[in-house]
Amino acid sequence: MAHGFDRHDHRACVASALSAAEAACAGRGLALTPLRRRTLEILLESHAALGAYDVLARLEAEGFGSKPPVAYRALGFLVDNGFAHRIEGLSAYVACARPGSPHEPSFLVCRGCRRVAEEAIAAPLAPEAEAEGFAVERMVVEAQGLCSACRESGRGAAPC
Amino acid sequence: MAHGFDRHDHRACVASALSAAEAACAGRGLALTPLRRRTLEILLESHAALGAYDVLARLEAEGFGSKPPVAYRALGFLVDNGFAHRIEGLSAYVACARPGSPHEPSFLVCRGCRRVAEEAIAAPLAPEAEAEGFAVERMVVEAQGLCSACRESGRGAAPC
DNA sequence: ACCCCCTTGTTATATTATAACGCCTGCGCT
DNA sequence: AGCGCAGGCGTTATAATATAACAAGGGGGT
Repeated sequence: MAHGFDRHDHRACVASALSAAEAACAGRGLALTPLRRRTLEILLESHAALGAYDVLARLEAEGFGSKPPVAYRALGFLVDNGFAHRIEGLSAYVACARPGSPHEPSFLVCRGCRRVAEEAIAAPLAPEAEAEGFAVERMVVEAQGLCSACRESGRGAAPC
Repeated sequence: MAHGFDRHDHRACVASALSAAEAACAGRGLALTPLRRRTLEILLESHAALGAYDVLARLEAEGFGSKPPVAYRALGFLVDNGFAHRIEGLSAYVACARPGSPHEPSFLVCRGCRRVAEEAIAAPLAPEAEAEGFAVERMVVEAQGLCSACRESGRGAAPC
């Protein structure tokens, strides 16, 4: 099980993600530029999903460009290369919790705090896809709900 | 297996979805107003996902209001009550293929023609969620790819 | 008659995302 | 050195998706 909602050594988390990204870029001839690296660091600060415009605001405050394409391109690079993932249910982005190892990610997504736990599960739907002659290119698996911290703190107002 | 990409009697498809919606509304005290009913009919015309603004354009052409909330509210009603589903990966909406029976839907979503096949699979992630104390409220399971018709017709340009 | 809830409509604005172009740099080539 | 090219970053402008907030009307209950 990947962490996300549990307490853990987050510094190690950040360090290993960054060094995995560096290694992957070096190995594949990709440029981990200051902008891209900083974007990844921003995502890595927490396990919460950030909107592209949240990331953009951070980048702008640090002297990078201020227009949407700056953030979208950096995020696109990270997502395309597996260093980050897009959470469709939130239209937001989160750092990859398993950098380096190729994987079909799936997520527990808290609607209270937007934190995300990344899990590795066997791909569902494969037999159905095959029966239909459908070529799967990407799986989106997101469980939306409330993490235990949010339920306890009343964030997201439990259903009556 | 639900249809979606295969040939089938679509007229029966539409009729059964509409009568299931009528029955569910009658049973639950919901109002299937002309706007809501027409919105469902528009979604039912094909198994392709439609954007809210596509639906809005159709509604407006038929004399309904022309502003986004008109479409978003009708779609919200249909989605809330299980008569339609939102496809997160497309930011679009599709009629439910299994109206009446409660289900956690999952989808094969073609990026060539936007058609959607709705499948019923066992919820993944349940054990992981439990281990984290995470309360799942909704599962999003979408396999994105190309249907056989699109692959054969070259739509979506096969990977080189 | 009156009230209340629900539905539909509006105006206005927020949020998310991409197209298209220019500049600069680093790199390979001659 | 000089040239050309590709990639990255920045811009302007606009597209696409979504919601907040308020007004008007209808229909049922008392």
